[in-house]
Amino acid sequence: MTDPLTIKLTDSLSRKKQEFIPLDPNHVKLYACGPTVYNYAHLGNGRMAVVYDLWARLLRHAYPKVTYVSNITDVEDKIITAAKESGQEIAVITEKYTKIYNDDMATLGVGLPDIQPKATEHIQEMIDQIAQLIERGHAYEAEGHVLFNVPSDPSYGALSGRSRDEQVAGARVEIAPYKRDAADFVLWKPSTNDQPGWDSPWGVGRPGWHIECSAMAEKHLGLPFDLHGGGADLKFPHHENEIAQSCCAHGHPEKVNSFANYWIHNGFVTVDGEKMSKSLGNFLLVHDLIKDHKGEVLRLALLSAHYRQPLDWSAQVLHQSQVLLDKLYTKLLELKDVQADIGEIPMSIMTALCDDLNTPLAIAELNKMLKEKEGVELKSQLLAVGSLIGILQENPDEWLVQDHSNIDVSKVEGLIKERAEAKKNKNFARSDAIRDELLSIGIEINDTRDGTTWQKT
RNA sequence: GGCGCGGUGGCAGAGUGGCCAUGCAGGGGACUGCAACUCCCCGUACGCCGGUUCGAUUCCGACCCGCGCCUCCA
Repeated sequence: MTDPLTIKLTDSLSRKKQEFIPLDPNHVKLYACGPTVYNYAHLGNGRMAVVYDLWARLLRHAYPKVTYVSNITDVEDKIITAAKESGQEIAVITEKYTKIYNDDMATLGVGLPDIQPKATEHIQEMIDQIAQLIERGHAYEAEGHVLFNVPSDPSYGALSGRSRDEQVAGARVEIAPYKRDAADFVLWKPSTNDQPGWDSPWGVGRPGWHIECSAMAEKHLGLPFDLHGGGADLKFPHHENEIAQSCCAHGHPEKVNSFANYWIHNGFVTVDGEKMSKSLGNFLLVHDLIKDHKGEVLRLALLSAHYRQPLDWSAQVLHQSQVLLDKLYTKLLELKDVQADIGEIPMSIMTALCDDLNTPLAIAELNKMLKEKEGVELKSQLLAVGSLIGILQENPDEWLVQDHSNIDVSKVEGLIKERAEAKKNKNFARSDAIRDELLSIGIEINDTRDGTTWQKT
């Protein structure tokens, strides 16, 4: 890598696309908020995982060392609810869904982050940070709770563009009486006997949601670090609060990038134009989708829109990804005997990815490349692109092989043989009838110079 | 109400001050006994109204429409 790559990204903090300049070019640090493990991961979780996995891959391509941290939230009130409803221990639930999450993401070609910290293993770090906030006058104890005092942070709202007053005006929930300010949020809350709890200077309790990411990012990456990512919905309040906690804990409330230098946010997945929700019954789980679709098809589909844009999931999106991957694997199969190592990423594709991870453009360039190049050059570049973006990792033979388990192969081949006879005798009426018959049982035939092949439609 | 995002050809989806996105679907052609596969070709898209400009889908302003967040959420 002689020529240093210039990566541009849209920074949510400055609201501008700008050049990424690492704090330390020898060690780039990325943090992305991971899932709360109380259920199967949905497509939105999948998109988040794929997007930041690709950011990590791109950064690794450009810099010698990258540490990518993405957490598992394993203490949260939804988990408590899930435990009560299912009668299972909390740890059983969180371990189960953590494993399923990682397995499902692996199917999407998502590598494990370099570090995957769990909230429950960082309670002490959270307590320490809360204590620091109290010490510096940014947090206070009230009725067993510890709250972050929003008015004590002059920079609060820098990320979301929301002032404290606006937040209060928009509040749709009742304001707890122990809050000094309506905008204050919980750092620590008391636990009853049937809720998970840890000893703390403020009694037995559990952390609020936002503090875990502040504590874990700092522990594993140090402050400040380069990039912090997550879903667009986390911008407020979660990320806003993370900034407040981390900057204030270290006495830099006015320096909003003293926590993370750049912020990146991915857009939502909608399904046929509607937001996924349980009530609409369009809540797509990765765990279900991988039963019917190959992981790479789902991954490519998730990358078919720019990561910051909303992505509308539909049969069409899947179809396009499937068709393209089939084409690519067919090409690789054709080039099976061509000796080629992983080559260079074509400039056009690299440029697209370096421009704020423009995957739709990169895919378009991939299509062009498929047309314009051939032989060793094509194969080596396909392998290079595939290994960077996380596709084409399967054996082409296996990818293209069909599942014939519920087909009467001998019958199909018998008919094809009969058709060949009919064709030889110029009995085209009979041969066409056979073709129609095969089609009616879902078999499509394909005459080639070397005979007739068939496949499921 | 506040904050933010977006409206591109049948669909998906980039991008740009003047020239090609790309893919899927569709149409035409080559090939084929006829098909399929493959290959080639094709469609004058940029929400609406003003403004700046020699020229705007692209810049500026107003308007209309859609979406997200403000409550747990990727």
